[in-house]
Amino acid sequence: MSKSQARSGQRRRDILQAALACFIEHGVEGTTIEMIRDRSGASIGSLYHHFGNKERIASTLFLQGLQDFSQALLQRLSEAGDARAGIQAMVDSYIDWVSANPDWARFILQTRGQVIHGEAADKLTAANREQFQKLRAWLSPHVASGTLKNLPLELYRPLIIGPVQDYTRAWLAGRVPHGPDRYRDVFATAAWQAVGANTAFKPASESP
Amino acid sequence: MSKSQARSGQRRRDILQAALACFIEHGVEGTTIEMIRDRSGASIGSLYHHFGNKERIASTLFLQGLQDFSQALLQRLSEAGDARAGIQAMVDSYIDWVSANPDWARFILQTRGQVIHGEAADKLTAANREQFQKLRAWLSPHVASGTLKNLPLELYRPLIIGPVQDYTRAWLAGRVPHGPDRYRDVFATAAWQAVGANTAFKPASESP
DNA sequence: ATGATAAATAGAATTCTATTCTAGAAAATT
DNA sequence: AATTTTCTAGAATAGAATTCTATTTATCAT
Repeated sequence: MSKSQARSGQRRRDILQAALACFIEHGVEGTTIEMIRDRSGASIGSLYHHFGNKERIASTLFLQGLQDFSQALLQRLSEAGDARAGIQAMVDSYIDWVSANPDWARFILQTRGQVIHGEAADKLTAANREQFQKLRAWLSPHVASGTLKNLPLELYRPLIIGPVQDYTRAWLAGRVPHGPDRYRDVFATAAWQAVGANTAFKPASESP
Repeated sequence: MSKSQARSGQRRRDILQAALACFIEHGVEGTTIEMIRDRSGASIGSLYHHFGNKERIASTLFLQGLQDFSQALLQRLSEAGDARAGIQAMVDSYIDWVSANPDWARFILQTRGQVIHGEAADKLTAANREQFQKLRAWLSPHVASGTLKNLPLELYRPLIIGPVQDYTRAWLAGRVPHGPDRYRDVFATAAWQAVGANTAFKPASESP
């Protein structure tokens, strides 16, 4: 189970890579098994041996992407010194990951709707839940210490990631020319304004 | 079957409604023409007479939804007095529309990825562009007058709608219990902080 | 090493769906 | 009323996903 895994693992990876390229180009519905077969060099039998059906190829790509990103995020988060750095780390992780894996990111952002209905829906739910727990674990102390606002937990993610995600979606769809990289600070600052307990009690410059 | 139905386009509407229900329940890929036929009471021939193929049923629902929302948004925006009210109107429009049409909203948020690859991609692009122009028209004077920050145009939408959209997605997917309605002010305030040319601090009540 | 067992590959055969086709009914138009 | 157009219908077809059976390749126990 050691050497064969490397071998079969290669075919598996070839299939996934070919499938991703097809999915990006034609969408999941628009790509046929035949296209994936052509591009990967695998046979029908091999395709079905490894994945069982087309949907499972897609959901594997999807979940692996989520996990890959999630790992990068949590890594950076754990290295962040204070709350402000943590917020910056979240925004940066997002930007760095999508910049490094634009196709994969495009696929994930475009395919969530299909995964939700498929067999892998439960796995997606589990992955979401896990990430939520870990995020919560990071947030809690900062909320307790008063460096982050005390908001309902489900609001942090939207407030922190919402803008950069929406922008990224537009970028990956070709609607805007510049990558999110260019606006790192705008997104991080907005996120911090939204969830940080801004002690910044600015003295009134123009007092009445 | 009744007779005056055809005249009124009732059959068409029945098909769309049945299709939406199926799409929500099983996803677009997961619903068969047969399911839509069953649920709508139309025949195969009738289905294809009205829409040509399954994808066009989906894209019709999608584009009509976008337009319906867009209209509501622009209406409210035109009624907004100042910049702050406009931002609030955008957030409120979003929240009100998805709250009033949760299934439709769910469908749109989940199906964008598929429409992008389909025949209606151009129409989607056109709709996006049109909405962008109108938004720009509203923003410009406020930017010029200094009540809104002067940011690259493509940033306003993500900063204003990003958080509420991400939250809404989570709500429609059943990941959070409360509708976005509950957090209107959080989202509107965050949006305003992000794009408004804020003065030093914000008092609890406004004074002229 | 060697036969036994499992994993992987292959492509033909089958099944399941979307779509097309032909025909007829209902409405609109003349 | 005749004719043209729109709509409805379901059988026939085409195309793609999936299953099946056979074969090859690797792993393991002896």
